[in-house]
Amino acid sequence: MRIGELAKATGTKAETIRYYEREGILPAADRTDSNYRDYSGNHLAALTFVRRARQLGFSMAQVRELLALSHHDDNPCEDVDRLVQQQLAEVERKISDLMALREELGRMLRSCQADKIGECQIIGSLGRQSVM
Amino acid sequence: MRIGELAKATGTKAETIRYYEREGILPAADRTDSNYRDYSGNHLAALTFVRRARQLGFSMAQVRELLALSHHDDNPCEDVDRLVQQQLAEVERKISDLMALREELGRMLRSCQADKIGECQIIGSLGRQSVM
DNA sequence: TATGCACCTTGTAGCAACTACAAGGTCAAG
DNA sequence: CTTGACCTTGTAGTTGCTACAAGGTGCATA
Repeated sequence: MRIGELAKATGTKAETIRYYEREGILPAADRTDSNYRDYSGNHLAALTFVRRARQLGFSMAQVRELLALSHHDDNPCEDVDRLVQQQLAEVERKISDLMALREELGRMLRSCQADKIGECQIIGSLGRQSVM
Repeated sequence: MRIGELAKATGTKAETIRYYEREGILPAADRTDSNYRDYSGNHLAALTFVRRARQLGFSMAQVRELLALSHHDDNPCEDVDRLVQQQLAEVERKISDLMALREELGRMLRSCQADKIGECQIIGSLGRQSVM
């Protein structure tokens, strides 16, 4: 399997796959006689894992941890649980930040009844006069 | 007013202020005899505006637009409205993405009853494609 | 056989929005 | 006179890719 095929199969750009290899997130592929990367089913599984974790918002560092954990079948799940819980908490924090933002942006839009910038409540609420 | 004071007054790092100046987001400050930046009330107002907009999630490019708009008192508010609405839409999109993520992470946590990685549903589910 | 085209290789640089040094200058207090 | 907090410039690092550039390979077609 060449890099383009793997890319298509996983919805990842070839450049990203090479990047993962450079970063040690994915193991290096075998090479053909002409030096093309040659991937196996294991690589496909590994890349799928990585992409899935990234989609779920895990950082590269967390993905590394998850990968390391996934290679030790006998270890307890606790560490995986902890990572997922951490990520969940992070996501919840972001959601509540964004909901506050949504509130505020909505309030700004409703507040401005003017039609000239000079009286615009939005511009006003951003901080009043500037020198530029 | 020196850069450190302005930094404290606005909750911005001095380095960030210098960065804004380099980027043309803030006008250059006057200089003292010893070449220190010397800020006025106008600079304070401008920086407050910028920080507020950034906190609301506007990109640097959008902040530039907002600043430009804010300097033309006679222009209609429409363009400002459009930017705020754009930003609101963006925030809403992010919220719904994150809520989907929260769902999925929650599902992962609930799904895993195992205590060994070997049977861990979380690790398992990372290796599978999902239809979010 | 030649040629075109899609694919592959490496290496380097760019994106956003800062942040973190390093190496040195300035200034007030003790 | 020294200490320490502050300031200056310039450069490089952060995250997770993405976009070239310059060249090699593989295969179908003229």
